[in-house]
Amino acid sequence: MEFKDTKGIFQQIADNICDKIISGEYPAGSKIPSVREQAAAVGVNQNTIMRTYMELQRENIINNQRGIGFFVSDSAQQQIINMRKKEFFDVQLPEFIKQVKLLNLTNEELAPLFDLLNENHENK
Amino acid sequence: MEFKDTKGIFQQIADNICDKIISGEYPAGSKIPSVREQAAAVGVNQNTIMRTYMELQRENIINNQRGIGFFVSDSAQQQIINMRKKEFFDVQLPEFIKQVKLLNLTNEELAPLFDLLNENHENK
DNA sequence: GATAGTGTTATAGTGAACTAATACAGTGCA
DNA sequence: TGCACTGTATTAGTTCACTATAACACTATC
Repeated sequence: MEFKDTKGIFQQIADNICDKIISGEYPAGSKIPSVREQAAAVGVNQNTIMRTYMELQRENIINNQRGIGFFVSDSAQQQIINMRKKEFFDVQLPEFIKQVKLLNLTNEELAPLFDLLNENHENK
Repeated sequence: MEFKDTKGIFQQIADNICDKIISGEYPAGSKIPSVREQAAAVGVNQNTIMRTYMELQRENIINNQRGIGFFVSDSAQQQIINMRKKEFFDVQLPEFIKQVKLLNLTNEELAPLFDLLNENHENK
């Protein structure tokens, strides 16, 4: 797995796992890879995975049983979507709007955005 | 000056200086604060400021004269705007679109965005 | 009970970013 | 020339994220 240097590695791994939970690759109640397995898979240290899992556990996205493994919580999907929505409205959207204003972008330049929104409109 | 931990300190200081250049606080040709002055002002080490200034120099935003100081380049404003536009279209816009799709947001939730775009439309 | 999987914890080490302190060198001006 | 301001460079130290390695404890299965 490749990492950006804008975020901690453990955080990027957490995001990656959350993606898989949302997509259905890791359904609610299923067991996720063990600490050792995951560490080998993404090529980092066990302690780093442990930190990732601890964090996800703190957020009620996974839960664990000592000696058995970590499991996806029932509320995981909803939990992740809520967190990401909060992040989106608190941070990303304001930041995005600020940038559009600051850069004084034309509607022509923002065409991809219009396309997205129109598409959105048609489907709802 | 307060720093987030999502970016290097030197980078955040550079962004801050760029903001001042864009806003006109530091006009083209003017002298920006000396390394020592700036270090004291934002409360970091001289070496960190030096790194910031070196980076800005590499990007042709400022230029220096040994023993005299660092000065804002003639092309600085345009340079900064170009860099930020590139960043916006290469990273921020795609990321934003991805998030809107992923979170399956309704048009109601995206109201602030519509407002912005309509406003944009009226003025151009 | 033995074994092989799991989580859990601890210690030491590395690398990078930033700090602290200091010294050296160029420029301008009295 | 001397002084006060600049940039420039060096060395040592701190902190933090991550690594390397190892040991210990729990659970399931045979």
